[in-house]
Amino acid sequence: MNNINILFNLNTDSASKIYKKGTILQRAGDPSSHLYYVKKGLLKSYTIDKKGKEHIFMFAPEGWLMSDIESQEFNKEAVLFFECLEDSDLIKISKEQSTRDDLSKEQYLHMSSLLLRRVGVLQRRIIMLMSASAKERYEHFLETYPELPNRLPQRLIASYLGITPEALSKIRGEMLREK
Amino acid sequence: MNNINILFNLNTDSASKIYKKGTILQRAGDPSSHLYYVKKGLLKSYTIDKKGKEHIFMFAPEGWLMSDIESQEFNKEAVLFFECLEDSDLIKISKEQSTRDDLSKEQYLHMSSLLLRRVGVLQRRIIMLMSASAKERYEHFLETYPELPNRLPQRLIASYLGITPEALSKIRGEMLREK
DNA sequence: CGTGGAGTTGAATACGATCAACACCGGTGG
DNA sequence: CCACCGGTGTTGATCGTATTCAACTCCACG
Repeated sequence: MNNINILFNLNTDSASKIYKKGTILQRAGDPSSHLYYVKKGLLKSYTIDKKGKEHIFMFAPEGWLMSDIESQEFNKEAVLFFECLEDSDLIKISKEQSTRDDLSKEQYLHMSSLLLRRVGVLQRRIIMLMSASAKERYEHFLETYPELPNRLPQRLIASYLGITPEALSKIRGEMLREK
Repeated sequence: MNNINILFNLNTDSASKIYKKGTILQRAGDPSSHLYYVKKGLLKSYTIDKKGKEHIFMFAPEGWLMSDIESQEFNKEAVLFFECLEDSDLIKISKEQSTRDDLSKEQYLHMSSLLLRRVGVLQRRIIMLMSASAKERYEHFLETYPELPNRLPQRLIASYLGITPEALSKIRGEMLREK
């Protein structure tokens, strides 16, 4: 969080604003995208495939940065939707703030470490998707984000795991019967 | 490539070396890991799951940087294997070179842009794995890496796509019959 | 009360995995 | 030169896991 302030020249309570649960901050296809730093609350980012099905890309609870790197990078339209899952206190960071090249060395250092962490998370996610069964992915999710299941409806967890809500329900039933 | 030289203080023909096809540059479990910049040739990185099955994480042809960010970041053991798929001319970059924090502003700029591109690639990969069928993923692979299929045996492409070689063979058969 | 969204459960289905047999090379060595 | 071999890819039969579709329960909320 301190990193974020340094990175984007924010003072501690600059520019933060409350967004209501259900607010859609960004839609796929929007020309430009912003970054959102989550001071409080919970966001999801997701895509919608050609069959109209939603696939959750990531969750962003307190202290996380929500971004759509692909569109940022190539200066293209957004590919992800952002939506508030709870009333959320967010700092909205403009594209100009995040992509200008006159940052200080310190700011770049923070930027790099932030990106490194993001790459690590994504790498782990890909390995999971390729090598683990739905049940294993769910167990891994519980270990990694122990606080999130209480705050999320199951169908969103299923979407994050890449399975249907029914499949997750059956996995949970099976896990209960096992112990 | 120029970026790489600036980033790691390399002069144009520093430290490059030929590694034979089949050489394993890094094993999962190794304590420390290096980065490899591919001047010529082709590398794969992969994990091996508990059933002994190999899953290809990414390919690195000419101009790409092969890295195991997760282990670099947390200073942990490597989770990925690196292997040469062709005789390859590589620049080996030590962990010290890549993680020290006394880089110049210009170097951080390059580091950030390199990481941004990587995040974009991984983001696309995850969306693919979650929302597309095996056939769609294969078609997307052909579009994205048109030159790689000629240089790779099918079983490695299948592994990258997250399916078995038999499944890929059937998809190809089906696509031939369709046109 | 009703109504609609969330979760559960079951039956039928589909997609890809697994297993096995076989064809097709490209060496290697007799 | 041929016989043999291992690695690669194809094809078919069967199996398993997750999807799809449908019916039902359970609440939270009007």
